[in-house]
Amino acid sequence: MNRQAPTLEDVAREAGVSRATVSRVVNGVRNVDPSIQDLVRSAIERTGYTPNRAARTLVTRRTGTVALIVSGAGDAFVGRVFADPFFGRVVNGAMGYLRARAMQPVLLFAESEPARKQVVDYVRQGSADGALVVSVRPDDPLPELLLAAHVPTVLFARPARKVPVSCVDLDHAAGGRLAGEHLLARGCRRIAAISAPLELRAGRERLAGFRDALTRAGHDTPPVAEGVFTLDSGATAMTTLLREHPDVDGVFAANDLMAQGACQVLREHGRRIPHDVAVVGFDDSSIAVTCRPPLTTVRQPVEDMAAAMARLLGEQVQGARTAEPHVLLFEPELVVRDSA
Amino acid sequence: MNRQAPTLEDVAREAGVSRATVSRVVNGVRNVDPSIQDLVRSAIERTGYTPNRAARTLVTRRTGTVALIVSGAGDAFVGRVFADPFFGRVVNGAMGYLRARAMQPVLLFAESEPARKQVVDYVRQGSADGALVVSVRPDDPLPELLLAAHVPTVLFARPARKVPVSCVDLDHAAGGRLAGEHLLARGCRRIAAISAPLELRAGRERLAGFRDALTRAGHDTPPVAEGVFTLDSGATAMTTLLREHPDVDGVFAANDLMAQGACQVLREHGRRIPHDVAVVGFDDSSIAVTCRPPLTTVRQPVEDMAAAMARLLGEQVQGARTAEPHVLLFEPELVVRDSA
DNA sequence: ATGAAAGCGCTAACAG
DNA sequence: CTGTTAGCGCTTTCAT
Repeated sequence: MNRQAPTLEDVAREAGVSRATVSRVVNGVRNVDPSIQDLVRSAIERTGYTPNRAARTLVTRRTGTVALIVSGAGDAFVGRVFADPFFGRVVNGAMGYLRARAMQPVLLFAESEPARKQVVDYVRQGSADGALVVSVRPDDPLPELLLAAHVPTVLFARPARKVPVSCVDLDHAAGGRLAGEHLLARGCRRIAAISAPLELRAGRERLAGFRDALTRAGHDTPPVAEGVFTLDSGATAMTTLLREHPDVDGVFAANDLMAQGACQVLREHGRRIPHDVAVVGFDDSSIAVTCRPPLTTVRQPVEDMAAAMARLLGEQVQGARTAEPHVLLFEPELVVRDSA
Repeated sequence: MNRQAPTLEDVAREAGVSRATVSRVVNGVRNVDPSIQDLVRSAIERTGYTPNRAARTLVTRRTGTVALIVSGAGDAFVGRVFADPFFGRVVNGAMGYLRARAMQPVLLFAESEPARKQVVDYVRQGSADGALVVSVRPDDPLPELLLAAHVPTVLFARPARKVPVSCVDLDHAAGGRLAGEHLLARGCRRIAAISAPLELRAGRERLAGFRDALTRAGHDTPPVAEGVFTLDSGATAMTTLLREHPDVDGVFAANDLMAQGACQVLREHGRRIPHDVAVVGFDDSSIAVTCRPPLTTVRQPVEDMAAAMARLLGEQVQGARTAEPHVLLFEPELVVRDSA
């Protein structure tokens, strides 16, 4: 900020009232004479007054902003985030809820050790009232750091270690089962999987559910190649799978981006989708629609989940300190398009 | 923030010194006896002290955070941002510079009218020291709002209206020329373009440069279909082009995402790339690499440009109020891969 | 219904 | 080199 901005004091002088009265008008407190309200309002207009956030925060201990932290690591982590529509849905879902309540969502990236430190400092020094975190690492220390700093926090997905913190999550096993059952119902018999990282609970559970569907139907455990949620890793996994099982006729990929990578490789190897090989993705992100062919996929209601996160956080910020952590579990749903 | 956090006062008492001394140690000011420094540091350790941002900001008039605002509008704007790696590069480039200087970058979205209002309030009330804005609308009112509020601001791309503000930009015409010349050199003779929105200066200039290359070589003005930077719009534009000019043998798309959409449509129409139709994209984002085939494209040094933005902003925040606006122009570069 | 006054936690002169 | 003292701009009792 720049040139000496007008303060409450200036407005008060201009309107011929006290600071307290101006403050009441600004904050919409009742018990102010309507005529004086007008007086003050026009004085605010004339002076171009804007409340100073720091001053207000200092006394109210509220900032009105919520940090939305995307946490992970590795090369080009930020690049990966901006290549997977999944994160856009999280941001959108959370923003919708927060905006309606006049809370400002700010997006932060904890993509490296120093970055994480800066981010933790940011919220811990009171620049945000709380944190919504979506982490793509199994061993992410961020939630515990936040908790230790007494920052109200809600997670997307249950953490690997048991931590007393609220979170929203999906019934991943049910999702994997949906995918497996659909491929079987289509008549696929030589089915493989491109899994998410198995150190991730979501990765393990999606795969477990998928396997469960197959074995329950009397099939062997399927071959699995592990990916890391990126298009590239999906392509690589599919290449491996194809080499070792050229006769594969059905593939379940643990997210849409990897499914797209798989589709690219399959086509390059002359396989028609879904005729020769059926492909099922996971997420139902915008990629599922733009992929060629459009993906049959397991829908994860990400926007709803993110909005729920924001709601949980709001309650935690306002409510009693002793609020029990909540875990909200959402149900996946199969969306059938062309790929399977 | 939560339970009564320890203050400077607490630390001072614990260490048996004055508040001022503790403040000096915390802020790394010299002129403090080493033994006392240790005393203070261990007191900080013991109490778990963290400086209160609001209090500090109130007196220093600095927040140590910079807003990175992505501005635009329309359905699913946030979704679009998270589907085009371009934005990830901007974020990455800016973050690199800021992090190294202990400034916290926070990402904000101005995706609707109310959102823009909230975002402007946020910076204007002093929650950030300045704003870096990347806008995808020709008529975006954000820059002017920010300027009117005396918020130090730097833009990605020159604004449509003439506004006295610093910005970084690309020589788009040179980029278009590069694309045109490459297609010609490959031997393409029936060349078309998928342009960016022509209300955007970047859209007009890329196209103008491209046309220039063709006409200079004695070719007619090429057919053009306009897109809006999305994969879908690229696919639609290609469909139109193919219908009206089935014999097209070269295509220039004004960004990689639209080039990818074009490739999908071309393949579905049985065209081999680059054999039947050569395709040149723009940006050199990660999509250029993951696209099938990998895209020949005009590289825009986005990370460097974003870092330069951050630098310009830094200078503006620190330096004299009267600093002249700077315009930094970057040069594009052709990157040849498989698509052309 | 309005005003006076006391801080919120911190930095920055200014003394010593 | 260290301590004292003013505020930064705002909200919020507490009187009136």
